Amino acid sequence: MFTKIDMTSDTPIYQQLMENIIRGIAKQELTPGTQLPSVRTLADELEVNMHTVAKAYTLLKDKGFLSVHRNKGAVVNPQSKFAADSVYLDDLRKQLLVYATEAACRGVKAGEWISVCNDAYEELSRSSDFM
Amino acid sequence: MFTKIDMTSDTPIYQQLMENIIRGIAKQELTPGTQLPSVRTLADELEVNMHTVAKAYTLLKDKGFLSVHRNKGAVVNPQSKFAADSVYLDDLRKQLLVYATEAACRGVKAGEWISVCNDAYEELSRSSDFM
Amino acid sequence: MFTKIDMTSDTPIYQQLMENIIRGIAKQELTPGTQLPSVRTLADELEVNMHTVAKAYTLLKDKGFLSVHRNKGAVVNPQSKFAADSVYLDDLRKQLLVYATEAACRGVKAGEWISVCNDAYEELSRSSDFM
Amino acid sequence: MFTKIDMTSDTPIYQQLMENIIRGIAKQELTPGTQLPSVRTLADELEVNMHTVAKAYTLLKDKGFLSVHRNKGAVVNPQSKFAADSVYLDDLRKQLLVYATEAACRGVKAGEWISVCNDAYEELSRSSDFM
DNA sequence: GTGGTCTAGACCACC
DNA sequence: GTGGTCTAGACCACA
Repeated sequence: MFTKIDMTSDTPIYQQLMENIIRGIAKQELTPGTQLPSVRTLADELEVNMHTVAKAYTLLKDKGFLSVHRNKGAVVNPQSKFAADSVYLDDLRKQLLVYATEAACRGVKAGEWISVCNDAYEELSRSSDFM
Repeated sequence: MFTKIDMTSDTPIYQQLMENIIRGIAKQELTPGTQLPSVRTLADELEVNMHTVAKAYTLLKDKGFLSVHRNKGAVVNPQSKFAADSVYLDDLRKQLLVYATEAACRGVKAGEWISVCNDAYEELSRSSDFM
Repeated sequence: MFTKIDMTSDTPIYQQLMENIIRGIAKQELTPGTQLPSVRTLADELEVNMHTVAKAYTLLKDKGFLSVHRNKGAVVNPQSKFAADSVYLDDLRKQLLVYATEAACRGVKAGEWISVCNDAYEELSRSSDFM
Repeated sequence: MFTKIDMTSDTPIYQQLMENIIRGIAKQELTPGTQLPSVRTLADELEVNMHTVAKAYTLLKDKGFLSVHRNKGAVVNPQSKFAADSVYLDDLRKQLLVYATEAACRGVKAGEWISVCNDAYEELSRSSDFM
């Protein structure tokens, strides 16, 4: 777990870490109530700096995915805390628009676009019992 | 045209510029053979640095969208030069996976996901005679 | 009573506990002479550390709300012991200034500000027979 | 300007700095469009660390008070960006409730409470032409 | 030159 | 032992 950090990538480490944790939640490997390793422990394990892990945790807390308990570290929130709302869906659509534009530009038709989107969503559920 | 640069955004200017040009091509406002303004001209118009425009042009050239002729500035390529290939589609799916993961995590079901993807694609064709 | 501790909040537990007890006094659920549970008992009930409860009690003693007798636990003081004096009112005004500043900055006019302050005070008396 | 950092205070430096800047906006010493010193410059001036200033700027950006331009540093937003909304007013009332409770508890009557709140708001406009 | 990211090591509040 | 804050110094992307 948590070992997929690519130090050569140009996406920041704290962001990769966020994506990893979100993936964990999506795949239900991290269920609500699950306690995450302390910033120091995880930092050691991943061989990155403490503050980098702390930043990821803090941002995930701000996004509603985690709660940071005083003395017990970070814990996964119940899904109600970060359920999709209209603001999120709007942002999402806006970001997808960028990709859709380039795709259309390259001659990808509506059907193919949907097909790729569908593939991406389904790839998620592979390699896990996530529904 | 070309005036939608948001200096306060945290997406780099050169990237916003790339997205703008790609949108122009997608909407067929920029057709193959169209000559783009010179680096200097566009930089003046947008009130950004010359190097920023140059960087956008170069990256678009690398992606196959433009040809940069030595003394004639940048010209939009025929679509065959940047038609979607399997490499591109793979990359696309990988990038969409990140968004799909967070969406699923937030309780967005497959149907809603497709719906949002579809909306994004259709938003494209609004406000223009594209497609 | 005493059960409103939010472990995920970023206000320290001992402070939440202090606020709870002060609220109890304000609502006259805790009247002068009332004996509070022992440190150990309350800590067990709230599932927090003994030292945390002790800290809250000590700070409330320093503020004049409680008397801590050696072997009899904590007892609520008569109001004369913690009646508002000019020092307290000065501190209060200074703290409110911070909130007033941000409010004014956000365009909240004097009337609205007073209205919110008034609401806060009145909210207090709801849900109890206080005042 | 910006020199009121109290290194002995137990409120974090970045927070004091935030309050200072908000006060500046409230007093209209910092008007929309005003450019703030760069993180390095301000850090030198205040004799604090660069990152501490950066944190204050980032949080103020998140709150809507500032925009951080790529190459020009932080700029004060137009008030529309951070005008009070119902969410803010709710939070405000909740925070004031804590103070109102202790005040009531100490025997401060509604009239005195409002009077103190009023004083705090008016103190703002003293020592400046802010209305 | 600007902010963003990362590292490293220290101290403190909280529990 | 936990996270939060601060310092210090480095590198990089962006402009």
